[in-house]
Amino acid sequence: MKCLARTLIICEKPDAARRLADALTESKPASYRKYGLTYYELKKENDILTICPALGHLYTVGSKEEVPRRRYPVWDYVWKPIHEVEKGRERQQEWLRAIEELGREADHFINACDFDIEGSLIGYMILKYACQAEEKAGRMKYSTLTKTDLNNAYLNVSSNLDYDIVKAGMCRHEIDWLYGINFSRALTESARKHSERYTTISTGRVQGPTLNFIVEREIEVKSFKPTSYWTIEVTVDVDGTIVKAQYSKKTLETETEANHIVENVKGKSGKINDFKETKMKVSPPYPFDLTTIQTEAHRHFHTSPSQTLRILENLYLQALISYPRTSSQKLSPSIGYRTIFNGIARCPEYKNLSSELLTGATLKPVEGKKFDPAHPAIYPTGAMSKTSIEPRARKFLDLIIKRFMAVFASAALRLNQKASFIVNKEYQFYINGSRIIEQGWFKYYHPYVKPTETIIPPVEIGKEVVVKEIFAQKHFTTPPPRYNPSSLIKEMDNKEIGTKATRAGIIDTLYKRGYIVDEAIRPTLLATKVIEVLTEHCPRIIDVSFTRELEIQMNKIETGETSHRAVVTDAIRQLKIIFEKIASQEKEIGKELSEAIMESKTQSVTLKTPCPNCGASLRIIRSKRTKKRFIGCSGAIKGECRFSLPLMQFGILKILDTFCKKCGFQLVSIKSKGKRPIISCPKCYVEGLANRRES
DNA sequence: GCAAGGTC
Repeated sequence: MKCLARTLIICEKPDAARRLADALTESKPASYRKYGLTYYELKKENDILTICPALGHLYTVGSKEEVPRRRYPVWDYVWKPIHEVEKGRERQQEWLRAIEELGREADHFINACDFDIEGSLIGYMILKYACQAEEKAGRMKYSTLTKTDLNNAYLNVSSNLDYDIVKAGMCRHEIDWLYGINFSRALTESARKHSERYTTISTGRVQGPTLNFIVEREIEVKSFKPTSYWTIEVTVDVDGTIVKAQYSKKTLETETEANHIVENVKGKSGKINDFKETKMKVSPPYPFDLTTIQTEAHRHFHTSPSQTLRILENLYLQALISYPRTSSQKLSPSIGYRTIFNGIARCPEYKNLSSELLTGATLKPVEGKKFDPAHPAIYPTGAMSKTSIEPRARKFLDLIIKRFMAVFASAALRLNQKASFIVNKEYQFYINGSRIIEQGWFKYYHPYVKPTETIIPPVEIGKEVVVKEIFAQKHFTTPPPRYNPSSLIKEMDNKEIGTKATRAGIIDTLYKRGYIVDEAIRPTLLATKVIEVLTEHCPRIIDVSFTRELEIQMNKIETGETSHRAVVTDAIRQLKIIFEKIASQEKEIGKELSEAIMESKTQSVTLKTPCPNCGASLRIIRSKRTKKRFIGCSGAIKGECRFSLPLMQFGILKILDTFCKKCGFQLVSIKSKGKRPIISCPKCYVEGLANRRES
């Protein structure tokens, strides 16, 4: 009997392993479990294939020697199993144990992780260290998890691993580690030595520039000088219908100029001297990549990017949507458009719309430019939920299904109308109308698109229009808006820093570090100081060009123009110079930073409204005796004032930047888990209690 | 108690 060869195929994640196993056999592949890992076995020609998932990275960069976390700078690192470096990685430890055992049985090996740099690296590390079989391994490349693609990929496995890509990936990890760990430790330790209190002050290739966006925006907002301008607001009578009209100059610099126009136009009339109608095609939106759905969900559901990612992951695990961590705006016919539409149609609320699209001649989606080598855009699988979906996830699924339908729909058609008339010989005005003449995709994407219409009465050249009401309106220019988590993630996407899967988490980190506050994001004093220190010592780490340069170096590693070693050695050389200077200025840096931490902490508990009793500042205080929190007067320390106000004891308390309309006292908000924040006035609350007692 | 990257 001929002995069958065994091949171990490593995938990036459980879902990919299952799909690959399904694709490579006509029957259902046998599945087994080992230490919590599910793998598959099937016979293919003269091979037994063992298909086994990783769980993302199972190896990472760690300190070479067991040095205290406080020590810096550190230059010596080594690739280790991730559970040896990070806490809470017991699952990865078990998986590695399982893969090691499976590797012992195998003769051949294939890296079938996602077709991108990280995928090449994840598979390589496992094959090299867990299986000790890097030279016996090949690389399988596929860009969709469909049967055809996966089978083709299996037939075209390369005979070697893609070492150049692996080296580029290792380089990225190592550079990030060297910069991130060393600067974070330098900032943290210098402040700790000064204040003798520990606060994590971190930075890195992505955190740095992201925080800098916020600090720079705040400078723009603070230094903004509003200037005034005027507009002409005018309504006219057309055949008895009153409509708005626009003056040919949208904004006027002076009040004199605006008043002059009003005076010369008031009570007069004009004749339509031009009328144009233009049809405008409004194309459907692109399929969802992660960033786009994160901003779209924020717009419609007010969910933060990280909440959105969490909800999408759940939908994905329930097999209701495709893989959400994608930056692609493209779909592929191989996902089976018709099957998906048939699936969607089983749900009554989508039945009619879905059927309409199915009766069309061809199913061709509109697509965007962004492409992801590993995954297509986010789409609904058309599967029905086996368990009940929570209402919020249900809304997300609705958004994804409707978006999916919309991208296959026809363009909408808008009719824009523009009539012009001149009053008092020289003042030109326009009447603008707009109507939807073909709904197209609007119908499918309702209520996530709300097309507006401006209906105007029929006009023709020569018709008289009478000015009814006209006045000059004063306005002020406004500063650029502060970022919110949604617009910030979009900015990171535009500048191409971080990845689709990490951006939301990095913004969460900036909040956690006490660098940024509020939904309309403002930097704290600490953030400003961190940016100051980094600007002086390493402007590179807060600049997006660091990522660009790193990408160039990585490309050069892939093409063989430079080596992984050369790039890392050069980085260490540069860092050594920087850290010598930092060491000599550690005291000053520590003083600045720890003072900023103190300031931020006091700021967060000090009210802007002074004590109504003595005029000293009011603070949120926690009683040492009762452990309860309340608003107390700072005069209490000297025994001068005993003014106090009670506060709710549970939930996250925040001092708001708004004030009570009734009494002018500063408002506070209490946010309990899973609930909307309650905004209240501490002073009116007490007075309300007093009133109730009286009555 | 540190990065950024992948994944549950």
